[in-house]
Amino acid sequence: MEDVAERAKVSRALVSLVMNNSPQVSEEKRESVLRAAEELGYRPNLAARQLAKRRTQTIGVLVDDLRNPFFGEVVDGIEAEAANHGFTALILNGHRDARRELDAVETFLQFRVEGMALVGPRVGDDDLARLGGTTPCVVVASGSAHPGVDTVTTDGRWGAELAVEHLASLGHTRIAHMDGGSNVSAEERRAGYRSAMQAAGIGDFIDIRAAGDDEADALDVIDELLSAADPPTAIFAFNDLLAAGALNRLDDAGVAVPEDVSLVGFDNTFIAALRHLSLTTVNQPTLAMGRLAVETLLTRLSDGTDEPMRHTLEPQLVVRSTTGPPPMQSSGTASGSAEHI
Amino acid sequence: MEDVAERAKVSRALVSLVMNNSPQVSEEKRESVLRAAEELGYRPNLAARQLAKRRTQTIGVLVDDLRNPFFGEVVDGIEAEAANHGFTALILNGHRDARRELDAVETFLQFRVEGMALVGPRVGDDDLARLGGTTPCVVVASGSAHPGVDTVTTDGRWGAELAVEHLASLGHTRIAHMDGGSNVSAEERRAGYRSAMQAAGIGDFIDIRAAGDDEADALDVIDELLSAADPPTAIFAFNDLLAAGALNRLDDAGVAVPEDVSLVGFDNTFIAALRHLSLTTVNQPTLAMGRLAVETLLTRLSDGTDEPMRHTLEPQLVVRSTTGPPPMQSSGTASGSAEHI
DNA sequence: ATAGACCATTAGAGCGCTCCAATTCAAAGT
DNA sequence: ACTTTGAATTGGAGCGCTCTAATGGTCTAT
Repeated sequence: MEDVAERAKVSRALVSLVMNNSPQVSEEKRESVLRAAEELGYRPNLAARQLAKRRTQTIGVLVDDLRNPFFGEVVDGIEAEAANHGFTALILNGHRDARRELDAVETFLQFRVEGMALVGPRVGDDDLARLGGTTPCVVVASGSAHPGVDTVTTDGRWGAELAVEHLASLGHTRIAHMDGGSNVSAEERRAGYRSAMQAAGIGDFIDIRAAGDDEADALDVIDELLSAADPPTAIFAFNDLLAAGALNRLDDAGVAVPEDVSLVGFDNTFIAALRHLSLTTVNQPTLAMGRLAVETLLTRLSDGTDEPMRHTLEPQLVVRSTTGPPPMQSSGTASGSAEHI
Repeated sequence: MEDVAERAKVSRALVSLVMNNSPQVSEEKRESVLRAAEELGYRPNLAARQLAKRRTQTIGVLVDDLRNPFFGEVVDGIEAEAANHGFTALILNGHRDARRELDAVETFLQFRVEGMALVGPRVGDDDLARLGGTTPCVVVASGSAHPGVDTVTTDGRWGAELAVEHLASLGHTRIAHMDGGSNVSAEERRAGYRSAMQAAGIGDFIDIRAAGDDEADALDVIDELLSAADPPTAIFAFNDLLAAGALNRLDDAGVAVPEDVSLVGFDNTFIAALRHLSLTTVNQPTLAMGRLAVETLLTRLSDGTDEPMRHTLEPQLVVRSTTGPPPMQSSGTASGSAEHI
């Protein structure tokens, strides 16, 4: 910067003004500075700028799992909105592990990010509240109900209800739920499943199995479910990945979907839309969630409210081909008719 | 930091030493500093540290597309290895667009990252070389042959050859290639396709269609292919996503895979492994690529070679159920027999 | 007893920038 | 001619840390 100033025959301060394109610089000087910078390949040092400005214009984005396309979509939304406001999004990966998430948050804090978006975090509510005290922090995930933290969520309870209602209306009674394990969103979806089962008058059949959020997590659970005394005719899975894993295993076992068993996922990732899976699922408006997360953060930054802000978006059932009426009562297992929607 | 020093009754310098856990601090003082820091909730300011240290211990990771699970896997590898060496990985998203990639690189440079890993970049070779001059830079992608830049790649040419040889050995002659468009890896795969076609003595049938690297990019191309005078009996797609899109469209058109048309993808993402797609594809060792990328960067940092380093990994054909022998010569279109592997 | 060696500790300069207050200069007002 | 105004420019302090060289202290060798 020193050099640029010298070369352009101006003071360092003026260079700074040009670099921040302040309006009160004469066209003449501006150009000469820009030229000098160009010639010397000068690039402002972000660390120094941040230090001097006492601002970083950066938000931290903690992603649970980069392999799940759902998160990729949310992050896309966050990045787009952040860029709109001149913010840079710093992406860190939680690797589906609470301890590593905490490390990542620690890194964010050292970076002095102005806000953090935790996308599908696994850290406990207590840690969350503690963090939120220091730096604005928004939890993005369906069905998080964290006290004292801002949240952007798709109504997971409602989403689960949509799924169960759909299955119930097709005539299913034995509907099982493969739940999300330690995933934050798991609880709300579980609750939705429960309430919808009750509402449909089939509360007696409530069957919740601890699974997870990855295809591999589905395998054992499907085996359990199939070998149960009274196997379900429909399964509501925590997310699309889990549902995909279920589909794999059901196929292995020679169980036809949806003829023998109906299956519903969650997230409406592009995987669900693949024709060969054609998974009935519950849509989350990922892009909107991302954008809203950033907006929330910015509001929090300027605003001084204590009230936690909660944005809840509407889920939407997307019916595809993995759901249909249950097999005839008589025929206990495979073979079922093909008359689905 | 001032406050911590005061509280622990030591100098600022000592606090700094403790924070960098220097060995030459007495146990007594170390503890008292740590305690003071804890009590005050002190957290070192990374920007200040970087500025003073003249090092950032950070590498930039530019990802082409966060929705494609392939990239997620590579990034996982990068992050793991970076962490091993005390580096933080800064992830930025290129959004499949060369201009935005350049912006991201600019950001990296301002951050003073010590190295950059460009995962599946789209920027031109000239820009690449220019960047590489400033900051160590490794291109991670299958089949990149960028002059003057370090690369970690899976041999895309070979991978393509494996795919074509497999199809040819099944008896296919009319094998088309849906290529990767502006994706860096496209050219090598194209070349591999060409050479394998020649080698198999079916060079006359070479048919390359510009497609892309996203499911949506497949649609039009499939339509074209199907309505051609002499439609192919096999298609080698640039990547799994494209293949998945192709699968969708073929299904729409009532074309059976692999009975009527065989299909091969690339990347071996988890999508390909889904039982309902069960896509024959070419594996890339993603994790190893990520790790190797970081190693390359670190070598470049310590070493002073001018020679560009090129790591080329072996692709591997993964045969699943989307490939089989071509339909009987006689039956021109749909219906084909079911005798596949 | 004195010099030398060695350890833990500290003062203080400096990293590359921004920003405030101060300065310069030209044009306008009286 | 003089002050007033305002825009363009600059000097310099300071952001929070690290690092070098210097300081004080303790211990061993002579």
